[in-house]
Amino acid sequence: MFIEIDFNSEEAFYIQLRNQIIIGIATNQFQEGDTLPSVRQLADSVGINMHTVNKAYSVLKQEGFIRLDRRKGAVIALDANKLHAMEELQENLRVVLARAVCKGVAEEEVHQMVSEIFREMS
Amino acid sequence: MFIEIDFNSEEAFYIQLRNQIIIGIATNQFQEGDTLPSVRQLADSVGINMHTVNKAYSVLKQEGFIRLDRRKGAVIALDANKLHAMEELQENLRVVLARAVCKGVAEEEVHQMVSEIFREMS
DNA sequence: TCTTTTGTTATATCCATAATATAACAACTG
DNA sequence: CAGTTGTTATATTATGGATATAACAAAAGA
Repeated sequence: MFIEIDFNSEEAFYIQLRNQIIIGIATNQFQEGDTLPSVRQLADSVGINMHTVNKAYSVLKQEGFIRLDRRKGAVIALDANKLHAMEELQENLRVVLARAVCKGVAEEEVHQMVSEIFREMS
Repeated sequence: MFIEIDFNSEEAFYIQLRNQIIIGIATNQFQEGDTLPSVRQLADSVGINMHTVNKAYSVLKQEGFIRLDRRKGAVIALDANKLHAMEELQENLRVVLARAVCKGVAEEEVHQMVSEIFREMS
């Protein structure tokens, strides 16, 4: 899987890493039990500091996407708290969809886009 | 329309204001041509600084949701750049849906939630 | 065993951003 | 004229993002 940093983005580096890894899990490029690169290794390969990668991993652990093993490192391990995920999804969608609606995006267009994204991820 | 600040939220005050106003527009609580409270007035009523409200308004203008009129103040005025809105929507959905998918949320559940949010907003 | 790599923790610094506090000015309102 | 408006400027404080070293215990490989 290719992970890279957009140094011109306004998004924090550790957020970019987190999002890319989450998308990697959703697209099955990372699977349950797979190990992520070591913090030093990933930091080196994308050109940022070790602690920034460490922060991304810490957030991913705190949010229930990986497990930090003393011997194996960062291991993909989902604690699927679906109730919590649904609440988070709803709050996120409320803002994201409101923005789109204001700009004239229709409901059918959103449904189509959702379907397309699921197609990409399956 | 009720605007309020969650002082315990991790979200920046000006982002909270921005999102609530956008949701207000999407739900027709604010309509094209309506004026928002003056920066001093809104700052006073929600208990934050004038400049924080000013920043929220500046962002809303920059993102094409309001127009800043010398005499009327902040006026709801949408420049509906739909192409841009669709691109932004897609990028946002990619991350938001990936998070949900990892936690076991199914495509139908997303479609249902989208429909429900559109029902709330119409 | 020795060496290397690993995760982890602890400081420290630098910079940008968020939020606040005054202040001032031009323009509009009553 | 007095009050309110948007706007701009400056300054301060606090927080968060990113980096730089450094150190240590545990695991892995030779």
